[in-house]
Amino acid sequence: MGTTQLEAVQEPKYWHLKTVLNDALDSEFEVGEILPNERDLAARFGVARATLRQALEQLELEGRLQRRRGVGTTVAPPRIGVAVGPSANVWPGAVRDAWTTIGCVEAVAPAPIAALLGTDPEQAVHTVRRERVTQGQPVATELLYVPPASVPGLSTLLTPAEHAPAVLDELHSLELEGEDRAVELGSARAEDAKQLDRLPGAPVLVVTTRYYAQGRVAAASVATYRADTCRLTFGDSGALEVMHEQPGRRQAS
Amino acid sequence: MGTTQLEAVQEPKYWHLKTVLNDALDSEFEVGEILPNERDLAARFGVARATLRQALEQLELEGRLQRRRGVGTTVAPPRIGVAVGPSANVWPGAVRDAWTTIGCVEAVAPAPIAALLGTDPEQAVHTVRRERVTQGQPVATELLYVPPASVPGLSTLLTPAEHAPAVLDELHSLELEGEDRAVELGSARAEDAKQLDRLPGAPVLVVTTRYYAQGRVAAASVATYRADTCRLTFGDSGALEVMHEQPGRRQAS
DNA sequence: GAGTGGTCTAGACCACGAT
DNA sequence: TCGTGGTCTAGACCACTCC
Repeated sequence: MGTTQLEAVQEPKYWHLKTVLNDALDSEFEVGEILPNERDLAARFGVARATLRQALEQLELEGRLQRRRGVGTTVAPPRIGVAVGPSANVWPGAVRDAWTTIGCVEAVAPAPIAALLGTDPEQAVHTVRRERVTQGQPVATELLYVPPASVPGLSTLLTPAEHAPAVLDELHSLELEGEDRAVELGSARAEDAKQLDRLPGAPVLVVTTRYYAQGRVAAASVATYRADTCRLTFGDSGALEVMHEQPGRRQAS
Repeated sequence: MGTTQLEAVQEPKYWHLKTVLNDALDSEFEVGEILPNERDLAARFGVARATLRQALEQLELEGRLQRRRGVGTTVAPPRIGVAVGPSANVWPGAVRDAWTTIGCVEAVAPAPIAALLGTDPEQAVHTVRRERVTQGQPVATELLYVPPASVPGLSTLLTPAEHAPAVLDELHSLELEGEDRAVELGSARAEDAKQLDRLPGAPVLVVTTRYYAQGRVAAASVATYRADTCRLTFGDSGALEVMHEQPGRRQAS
């Protein structure tokens, strides 16, 4: 008797810890505020550091926290709503597009991409790399695959700088008949992680899009969004972007 | 000289391990096949069990593996494509719907839901719980929130069994004007986890939908999909569902 | 150089499923 | 009862950022 805290904890420690921290974030911290370091927190809650980290990892996954090596753990702002589609069928790279073109190479696509395009796996395709920046920070990277058959008028003499714009321009001359999309969870490859300012393996939302023209798949893109900071929106009436402010969240000074 | 394997491993062990295992899964295992247990695998690769587990966790996140306590680790089948929308604007619960209704209660909705609906946070709303089963296994659970104002003709005398069908019926009498969707990463609450046959905290894709009628939000739903086994598809021309078979994957006997 | 989060180890015990 | 994955510990060292 007198043992106030026994209560047969079927619940794992890290899970309980997570809810405690989550509540504390709502009531005692402001967005951008920096938390005590992991060793202190672990000591304060009387658990091993690994256990505390399990709770922090979950909270980061849910977009509540942001951790950076050498810096610390901060309270994350609400997730950014990024419009993915279908905001009118429009070719990638059209004006008023949210993306920035980085470059383009002609290379053999990975096997799954060839299957997506319905092309020969040995066939070289134009591969445009793009980046999406919202509110000052990179939220997604994309690889857009365009088979040569979709851009028949493309000049064969192009400098690297001219390559990407020329491919997109040619693509825009086709009539876009429709698009297809799929969203799934993935983990960032080393290359994407670097571009997104995350560690390799960070959770990402992978959006695969197929663009149809002339009765076939004219292009396909694989876009990789930061899962911790982004909420993908698909809207008839895209008002969902401004919602989701949570009660009790204040902005740090 | 002779040191074939030094090469300054900036790469974390678990990351390297993950790629090795991933390749092995492609070449040496069949879907459904059971892997050696974690202790054996760790010993075989000369790492601590925790390190091995880090690699396995990532592979599970990517849908390559399936782990079950008391059973073992098996090679996962390719992700299931589940159509989310917009496959014609249609009310939830309409015929030929992929969902099964489980029950309905009238309760005060959580604050973020009230914000989504634009209703008073204290206002009780009809809350329909549904479940989505594909290919024999549960892939999603949903809570559908319907404010009383959207179902004015609803009878006040309903048995629990009549409640959900009545709410959906009333809803269908409205003209659906549009819908809004958002997808983000989350972790399964204890309740959802149980229904999805996962552990609490398992990664899930949360799909938030708002249904518009009479110029306002007439209903909202929060659907929770298993992120490990599902690929959400959004299609004009929903052919993407049958794709994505990966090379080198065979079916276990 | 000091302080942070990231990786890794070698153990222990627990909860669950199958037998 | 046994074997599995899940949780937890108490350390150690590394990579990075900032001062």
